[in-house]
Amino acid sequence: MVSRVELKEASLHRILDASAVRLRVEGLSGAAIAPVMQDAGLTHGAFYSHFANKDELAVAALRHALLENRPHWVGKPRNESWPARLGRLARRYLTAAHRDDVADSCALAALVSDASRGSAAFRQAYTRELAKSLSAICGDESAPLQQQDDAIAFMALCIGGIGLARAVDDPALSEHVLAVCREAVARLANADSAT
Amino acid sequence: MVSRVELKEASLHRILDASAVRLRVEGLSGAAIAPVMQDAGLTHGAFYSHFANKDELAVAALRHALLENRPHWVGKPRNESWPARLGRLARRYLTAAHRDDVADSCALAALVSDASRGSAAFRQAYTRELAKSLSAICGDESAPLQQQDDAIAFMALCIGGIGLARAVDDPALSEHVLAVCREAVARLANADSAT
DNA sequence: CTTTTCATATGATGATTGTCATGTCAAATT
DNA sequence: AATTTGACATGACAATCATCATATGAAAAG
Repeated sequence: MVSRVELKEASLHRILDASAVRLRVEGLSGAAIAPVMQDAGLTHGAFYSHFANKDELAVAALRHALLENRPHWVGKPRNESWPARLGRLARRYLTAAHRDDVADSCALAALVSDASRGSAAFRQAYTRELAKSLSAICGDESAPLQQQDDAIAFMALCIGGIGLARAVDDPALSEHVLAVCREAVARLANADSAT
Repeated sequence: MVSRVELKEASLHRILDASAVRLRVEGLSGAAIAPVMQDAGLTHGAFYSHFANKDELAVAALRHALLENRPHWVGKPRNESWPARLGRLARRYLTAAHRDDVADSCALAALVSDASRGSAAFRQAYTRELAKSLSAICGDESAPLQQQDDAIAFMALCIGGIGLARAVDDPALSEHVLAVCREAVARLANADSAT
C-alpha cells in the first residue's frame, strides 16, 4: 500500500534524522556513511540513490538539524523587553541539559570548529542557518540595528559558552562556565539599554 | 657531532611543531600520523619511538601549541584598569589576522568542538590549558572573583566569536562578527565596573 | 675494536573509509 | 500481461588510517 515515492521519502527522513544526530555527536569527519545508513535501517549502498556524495549529506543534515530544533531554542517572541528576552533565551540555552544532550543540541554550537574546516557548500549552509537563527532571535526582520548586533554577541557567547562547558573535564568548572555566561548575557543586554 | 639524545630531541620538536599546526588546521581526526611525520622530515614508522599512540601525540601537540603562543595572545599585565586590559586583549584576539592564520592560532578556539569529542586525556589537557590561560588573563592567582568570572565570559565570547568568524562564508558578516564581539567585551567589562 | 643500543626506515597488517558496478524485486507504467 | 523504473542490497574497489615487526646504520659503551 506504500507508493514508491512515499517509501523513498520515509527513507530519506530516517537518513536525515540519523545523520543529523551523528553529525552533532561525532563531527563532520566522524559521521560516516555506513553507520548513518545502518541507523536508518538501510545498507550503505542505498545511500547514493538519495545523495550524490557525503558532502551533500552533511549539508542536508545540518539544515535538517536546525530546522527541527531551532524553535526549541529560540521560540516565538513574547511580550517582554529585549534584555528580558535575551536573558530568557540564555537561561534555556546555557544549561547542563543542553550541554549533555549533544545528539539533539544546537548544531550551530556543536559544529563551529567543523564548519571552518568544511566544504564551501557546508560553510554556506552554516552561514544561512546562522542568519536564520539571528533573525529568529530578533523576532522581526526590521529589528533595531543595536538588537541585531546584540543577537550576534549573544550567539557568540552562547556558542563559546556551551562549547567550553562541553570541552572541559571538571564538572564543577563546566557548571560554572554556564552560570557565568548566563549572567554575562544579562549584563550585556542591560549594558545595552543603558546607552 | 650531534649526540643521539640531541638528535631525538630535535626530531621530537619538529614532530610537535608539525602536529600542533595540523591539529589546529585539520582538527583531531584530521591530523594523521603519516602527514605529520612527513612534515617533520621523518617517516611514519619513527613515530612510535616518540609516542605510544596517536592520542598521546594529540595531548602533547595541544600543550605545545598553547605553550608556544599563549604569551602572544595574553602577554603580561600592564599598568591598566581591568576593563582596559580585557578590551586590549579582545582587540588583539578578535582580528581578521588571527581568524585567517589558523595554523598559528589559539588552540583553545580552534579545538573547542574537537575537545568535547576527544579522549579523556585530551579533555583533561584542554581543561588544564584553559585554566592556565584564565589565570594568565587575570595576571595573578589571587585576582578578585569577579575578575576571574569576567575572564571566563571573556574567553567564551572570544572563542565563540572567532569560531563564528571562521565558520561563516560571507566576508562582510565575518568582519562584523569580530567587530561586534570586540565591542561586547568592552561593554561587558564596563558593565562589571558599574556594579 | 667489539658490542650494544636505539632512532629511524621499510613494509605489512587489518580496519575503515567513500564510491560505484551489478543484481534483485516490487511498484508503476504501458 | 508485459515492460520499465528505481530503491535497495551485495560486494568489490582503491585509498587512507593506526599500529607493529623487522631491518639498518650510526652513536655510545665496553
